[in-house]
Amino acid sequence: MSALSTGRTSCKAGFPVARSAPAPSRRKTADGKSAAERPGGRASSRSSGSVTLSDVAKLAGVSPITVSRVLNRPELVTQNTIDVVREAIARTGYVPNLLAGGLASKRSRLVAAIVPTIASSMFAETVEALTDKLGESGYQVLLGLSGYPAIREDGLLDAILGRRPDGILLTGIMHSPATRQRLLAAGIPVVEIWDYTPTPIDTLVGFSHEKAGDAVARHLLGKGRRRLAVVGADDDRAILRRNGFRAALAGQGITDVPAVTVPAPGTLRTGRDGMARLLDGGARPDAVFCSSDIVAQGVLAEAQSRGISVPGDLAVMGFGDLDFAAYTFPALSTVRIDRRAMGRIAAETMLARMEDRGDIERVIDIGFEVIERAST
Amino acid sequence: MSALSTGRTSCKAGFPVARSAPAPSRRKTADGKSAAERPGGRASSRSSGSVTLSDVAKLAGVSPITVSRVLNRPELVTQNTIDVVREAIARTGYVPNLLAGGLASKRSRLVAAIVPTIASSMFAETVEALTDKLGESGYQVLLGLSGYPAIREDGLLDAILGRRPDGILLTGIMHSPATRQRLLAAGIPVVEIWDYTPTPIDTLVGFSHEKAGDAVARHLLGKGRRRLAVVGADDDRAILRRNGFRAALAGQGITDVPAVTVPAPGTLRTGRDGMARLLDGGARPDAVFCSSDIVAQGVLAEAQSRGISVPGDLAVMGFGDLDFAAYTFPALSTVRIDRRAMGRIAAETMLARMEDRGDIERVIDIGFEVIERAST
DNA sequence: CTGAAAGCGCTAACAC
DNA sequence: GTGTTAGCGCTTTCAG
Repeated sequence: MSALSTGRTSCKAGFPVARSAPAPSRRKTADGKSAAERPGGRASSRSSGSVTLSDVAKLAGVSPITVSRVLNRPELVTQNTIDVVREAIARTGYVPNLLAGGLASKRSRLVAAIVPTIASSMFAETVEALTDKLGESGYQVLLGLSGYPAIREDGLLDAILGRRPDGILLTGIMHSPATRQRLLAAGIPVVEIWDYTPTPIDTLVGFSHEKAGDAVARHLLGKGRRRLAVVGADDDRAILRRNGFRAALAGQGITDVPAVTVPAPGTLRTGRDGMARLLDGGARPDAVFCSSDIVAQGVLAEAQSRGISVPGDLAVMGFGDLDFAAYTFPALSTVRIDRRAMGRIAAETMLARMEDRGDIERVIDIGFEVIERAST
Repeated sequence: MSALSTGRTSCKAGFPVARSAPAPSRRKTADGKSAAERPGGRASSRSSGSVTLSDVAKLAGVSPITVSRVLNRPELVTQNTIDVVREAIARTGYVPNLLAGGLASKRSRLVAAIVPTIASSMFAETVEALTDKLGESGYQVLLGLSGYPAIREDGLLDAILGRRPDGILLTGIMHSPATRQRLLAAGIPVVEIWDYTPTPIDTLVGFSHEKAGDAVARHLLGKGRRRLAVVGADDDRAILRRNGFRAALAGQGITDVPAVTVPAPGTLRTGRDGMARLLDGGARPDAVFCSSDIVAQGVLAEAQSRGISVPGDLAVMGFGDLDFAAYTFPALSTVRIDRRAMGRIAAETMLARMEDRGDIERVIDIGFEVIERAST
């Protein structure tokens, strides 16, 4: 049913590893120890767990609060005290308990990020940029995967809110009333990304999908294309793009825009199948707007298998400008989004809100670019 | 300098949005409210934050511990009490504070996952599967990105250990002595993934990269290839694969195996450049083993641009079996890893360890498959 | 610049 | 079945 298959060298096994004659390794963690000695082992809770602030304080001959200050506000402490305490920290291998710290200070230094998926680099790069940027300021990211559609969002949100994050990042602007309500009640900064509205819950870093659809329509019209069609996933933002696309075409008197919808997230296969359905339905487009580069590749594959010349007979427009697509498909035009910038700016916005700075742009449109590759 | 560029419709702007004449929307969150009313606003700390267990208890007319039991061990409570308490929870919109809970119970219900990156779907899918699976049992994932090379691992680890995760997942088996030490000291389950050793720190779910390299070598030899070469990234696991590859060839008397190394993570561009370097260096391989599908595509591109027929004159072997590659490059063979299974099994292993079950396989080899597509 | 006391919100252990 | 008493490990506030 496809171009794959054939020779495969399989190699599966569960290694019981009840080995008792260890390799001549000098590794301390090599065998020969009982389960109780391993991490997490039942009997491993000797000394009732980890070193505390008081332990360090005792060793350093100061009070616990001084140790706390050395860690969090060293400018309030003498250099000498700092040295002594640092020494004690190093000796004991003390790792501050952020749960306790967060509870006492009401600042968890945790930021939650809810995205549909990280399996495609679409959102993953944004999350990665966010994580990097927030990490520089001592924040960590709690990952929430809402799926397509964001059916799990409400449940996820409760689980996440329970950690008392200092901020929360959401993908998109469509949230259930319950979600909005809880978010408002939580009283923490909210950054919505990957979408646009002048009235976000709190702040927004994204771009308009309608505008993107509109821009693509104009672009294709400008290239002389007139028989436009759509192969798109049924996710909220893809639908917005399609709407913008259609609206722009309608403005030019083009109202017959065949469209097929595939389940989100779109894949090569569904893209290809979608194109097949489009063509089998009698459509003879000279341009197809796809909801992602991946879907576009499927469309491309189907077109090629039917002997349709791309971009000669057919322009294919993707979305996302995924890395691999750029090199590999000179025939594929696309819409470029600076996904890392979105994450970075979202982080900056979140930091500004968390530190309660005043100079905050509540809505930042990072824009997009329509990239034409068909002509090269 | 490539096949990209040309026509771009840019659309960038920062929308200041100091708008005061809101659209005729009925959204409660629309404009017209002061900063203090927004989430996270300075003056927003009315009622000193969120509802607590005691608030709920008061409303329900029971003691705090009873509310706690309803939430965590309902089997110890009368159905009637449960109903009353649930009602009070719903009325108040209570969200349990997991920081406090974690501190008191010494169970954070947090699992940390440290991977080099999630920008490629390589690790992202594993993390996603892990997140899904752990989520079913009420655990959340704290994401740590260690980068290439894992230079940030030690610092990251401290930040992460401070959250007192109930378990930790690490990519690879090569860790600094400090890392190993801290991990052992933490006394929590550790699952190492994406690699293989019979003596993991605690448990392991992965596969042998040497074996993979070995299998690829045998596969290519079996196809009649004799002039083998490598284009690989300088990451630990790619190097292991290369070593396994070379060792297998050496066993067959093939010792001249030209190899070029590119920085990790490999990209299309570096792959292509690497292939160029390989060829410019005088190598005339009839098969190239690449460290990833992405790199392999770059190699493919360079080969094609030089008029080398693939797979006729040259076999190209990737690694990872990324989705898009399967459809798009019938000439590209690869090594398939079930990344989601790895994440799922890692989650199961971790859960088993956290719940201290006895029947645990400490080392699970999930294997791989060499996929031949060149002949189709 | 340093410390003592109190308490963040929850759960473990033991009573009743 | 339910409540009481402590205390998790830290930071806040106020003294000195």
